[in-house]
Amino acid sequence: MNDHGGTAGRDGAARPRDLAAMVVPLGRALTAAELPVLERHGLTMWAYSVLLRLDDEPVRTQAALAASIGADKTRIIGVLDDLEERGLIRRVPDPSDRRVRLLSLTPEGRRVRDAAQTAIQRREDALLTRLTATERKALLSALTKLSALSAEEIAAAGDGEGDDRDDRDDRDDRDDRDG
Amino acid sequence: MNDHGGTAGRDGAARPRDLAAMVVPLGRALTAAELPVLERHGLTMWAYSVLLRLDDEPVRTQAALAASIGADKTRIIGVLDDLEERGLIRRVPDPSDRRVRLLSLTPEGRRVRDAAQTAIQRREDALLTRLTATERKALLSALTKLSALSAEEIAAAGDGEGDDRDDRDDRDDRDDRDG
DNA sequence: TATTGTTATACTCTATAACTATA
DNA sequence: TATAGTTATAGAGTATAACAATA
Repeated sequence: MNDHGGTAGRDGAARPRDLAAMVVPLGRALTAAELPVLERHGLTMWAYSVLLRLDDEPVRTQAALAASIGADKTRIIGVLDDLEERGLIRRVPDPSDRRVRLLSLTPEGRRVRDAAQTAIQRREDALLTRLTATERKALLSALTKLSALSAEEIAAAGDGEGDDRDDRDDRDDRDDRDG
Repeated sequence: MNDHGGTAGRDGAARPRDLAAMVVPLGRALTAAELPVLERHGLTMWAYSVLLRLDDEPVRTQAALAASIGADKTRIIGVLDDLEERGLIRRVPDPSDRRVRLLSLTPEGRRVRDAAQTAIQRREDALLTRLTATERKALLSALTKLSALSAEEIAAAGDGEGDDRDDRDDRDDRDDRDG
């Protein structure tokens, strides 16, 4: 497996490229390309993430929202302040536990999310034109599957599969196990 | 196109997820999972990027190397210092222009790169087990194609395709064009 | 005068710790 | 006393600007 074409090393046989070495730069390029689009809609990347997540379904606490979009809970407070001020989200204390803020999208928030996402996806669709229909379908289905996995599941992948550790440099590896 | 399964919004029809919204978190998860592996081999992510790039082929200037791995030229100086001290790369002044440093891998550098990459790819292959053989092949070929595009090509995608700008919020967009 | 590499500085982003209010 | 949210502070990472060597 992993028999895709790759660039040749000096050792004769061509080494396939790492998955991460393709995914990460692609993500960076997509982000850079889409940031100006979001800007036109008055959104930062974090704000857009919040709108996408809340449109999926309302969320009960800010910490849960933050975790689900890969942010720190303190990180998104300013974002939520701004989105609330602009009337794009609702942030109401839960009557049953007034420490908790119930988070949801307003109709205006859904409108903005929809407009931004339409523009984003139009760009992405244009990019996907570079692929064949088969590749496109398989790429999206594969990405859907992989991105459905939790970070923990990805971190654990291959942990049982033989030794991860042979061929390594000699150095103390007493505290090696992933947190 | 872009007709992959997605999570339903509140507007009835299911909205497919953005490409970037799947690629970026996947890249983050892969990075997090692979960092401890690299650490065992005494490499940071930047150091590993450098080794991968130099194994591909030697590079003539540090600025070119930095650009090609998506880093700032000042960013990688410390990385190169370290790799050179450890004998993993060569950094020799070009006799024909002594401002330039010719960068290449030492045999030991190739050994370390190879060991690290083997461990990384073993993990990635285990993860790809979650996909069918067809999905796997198509995913890798699609990623290979997309990651062969320059950031500029990705940024330009869809720029001619109708108006990117309809449905946008009203705000001044005089200086909108991408860098 | 322009360019490569380097160093020093400033800035952005993010996380940590301390605080308020609810429970 | 424990938890949700907030604020203030500190840290990591990165880029910008100034500098030295070479062309």
